[in-house]
Amino acid sequence: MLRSHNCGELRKTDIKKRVKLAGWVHSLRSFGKKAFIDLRDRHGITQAVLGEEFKAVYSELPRESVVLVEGAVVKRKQPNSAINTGEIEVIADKFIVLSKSKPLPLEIFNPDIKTTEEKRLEYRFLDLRRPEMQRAMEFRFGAETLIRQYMLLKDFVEIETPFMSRPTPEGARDFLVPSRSFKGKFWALPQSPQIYKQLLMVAGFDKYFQIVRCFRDEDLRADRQYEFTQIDIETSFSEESDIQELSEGLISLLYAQLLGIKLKRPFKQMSWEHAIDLYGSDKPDTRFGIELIELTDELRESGFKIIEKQIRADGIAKAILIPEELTRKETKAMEKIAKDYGFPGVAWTWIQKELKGGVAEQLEPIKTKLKKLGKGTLLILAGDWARVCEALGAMRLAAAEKLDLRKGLDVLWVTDFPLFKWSQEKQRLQSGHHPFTLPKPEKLSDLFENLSEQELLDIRSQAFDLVINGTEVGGGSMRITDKKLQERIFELLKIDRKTAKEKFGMLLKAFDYGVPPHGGIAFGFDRLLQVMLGKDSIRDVIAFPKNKVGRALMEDGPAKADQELLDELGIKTGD
RNA sequence: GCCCCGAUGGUGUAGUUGGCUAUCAUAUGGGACUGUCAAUCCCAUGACCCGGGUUCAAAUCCCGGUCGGGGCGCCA
Repeated sequence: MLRSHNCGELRKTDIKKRVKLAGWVHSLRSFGKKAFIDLRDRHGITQAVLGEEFKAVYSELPRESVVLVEGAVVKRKQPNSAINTGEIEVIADKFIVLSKSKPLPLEIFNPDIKTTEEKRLEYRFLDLRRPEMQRAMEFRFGAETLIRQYMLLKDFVEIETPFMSRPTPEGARDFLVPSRSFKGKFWALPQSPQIYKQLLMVAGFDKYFQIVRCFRDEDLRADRQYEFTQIDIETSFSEESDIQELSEGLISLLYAQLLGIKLKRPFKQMSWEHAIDLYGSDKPDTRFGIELIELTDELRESGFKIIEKQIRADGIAKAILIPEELTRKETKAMEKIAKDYGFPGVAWTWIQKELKGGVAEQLEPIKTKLKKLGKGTLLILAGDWARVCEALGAMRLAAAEKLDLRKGLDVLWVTDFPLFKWSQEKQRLQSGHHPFTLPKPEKLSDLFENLSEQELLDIRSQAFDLVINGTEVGGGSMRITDKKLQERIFELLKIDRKTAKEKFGMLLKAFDYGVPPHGGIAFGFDRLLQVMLGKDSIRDVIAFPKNKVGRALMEDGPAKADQELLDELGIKTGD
């Protein structure tokens, strides 16, 4: 080895030892006849002292150069309590520069200068030198290790599934890989190993898991990347509660071991309907109140014409009470949210000793009731239940952000998701979770009846999400194993027999040969880490992420391919 | 596809009721210094995203574009 120790491990007990250290020049303080170097690696910083004999070398040594130091460990005259190795230093008798650094294109260690993410991603290999990023990567590896240990203990098998598979009709847009051998045909990178893991259940691997990369060609967000890592789990002969219990054990272990936080078990549970009704979101941030207030009955005949009209049209009226008097500007921001959700505006008033401002006059008939709610700014919307809830939910989050209420830790299950949702774009039903999700047992037989669209939308499924601090970190469900039911679901989703057979044929075929009842869950690993570490962006827990628009700034991807390869693949690019 | 915000030396910023010869920190180059530790001190180099418009005058106002960030749609 070129080094005998790393830069974070020498202590008082090592004094008088002869050591070899290697690392980056973190900082160099030169005094004409002597110089101090903070030698850095992933493990820490050790001070090396260079005498005048090295002046020619250190006087033109750029920071972040890689050097080798050999010498004796001595006690420091003045210890530095800020670093672990602060009681000792190494007096160099050998000093070799292995690689000189150019001036850095960005500041990576100056705490006063917060470089833009654009620059950080462009020079990610330098950004990753920052202790914060190194800790994040170590944290990630620690989590992976714990997951594997836990799953081993629970008698699971990790099995790798293909990255090259068939394009899928439902769900996210696939990343396609053209096939050279079979021109005109394509592989797709998996959006998730869903089908494979169900096939593994048929194969008898009753407890499967995988820490696996998934790919979805959809627009990116602060918490979404093209490729992301999933903790994928599937179990046979299990029920919803079994999967939840297993998951709670796993998540609790991660919090305990990595953060020293003991989570209260069992986790809270809340039905989807309740979550929407009370928080206006299927991933409610329950760390603070500002719950949605039902006002339909109060406003039905209150004389508030616009709202009455909405209620008569089968709508509802709800409100949130923000415990502060919003300024004109802040109210405008709330109105903007309402408008984004298709409302003409938002009815607001201040509740003080009396109602004041905004629509105070129209609310006069129910002011006694309103005053019982407390003080603050009341924002009312009326219309379609889901839309009202969602818009108020968005305002609730905006208000909480402003009032700095989004802190702390809260974990909960959101259960009983709808089996279907309506796709405005496709003008047909879509799966709430995915097409293999088992409906609640009490509604099973109804599915074969001639149900109205609304009745279908009211059917609930055995699907559930894990939500931490208002972020969806995982989703699971029990799966359909009955061929007739599965075919009926395809029918309702307007996936015709031929397509179903083509795309999911292997799954349906497999179900003919003895399929155990099964279900599973998948956690968004990156997102879980993001939440655990309190990062603003998923990119901060991924070594080499794409940026917001899906570009790789460091290697300048995506890029054009060689014409020769394109020709071989039979692809015309049109430019 | 849509909405919002932003772009000033290598990096991060100040400057937007138009008057700049553009602020500060840090980095970089040169110099001083044998106990510093985000070393200090002195000197120097270095910038208004691109195109068009308004104006006596544009970093500042207007229009278009590029790039970046946040969100909606999308993400079974």
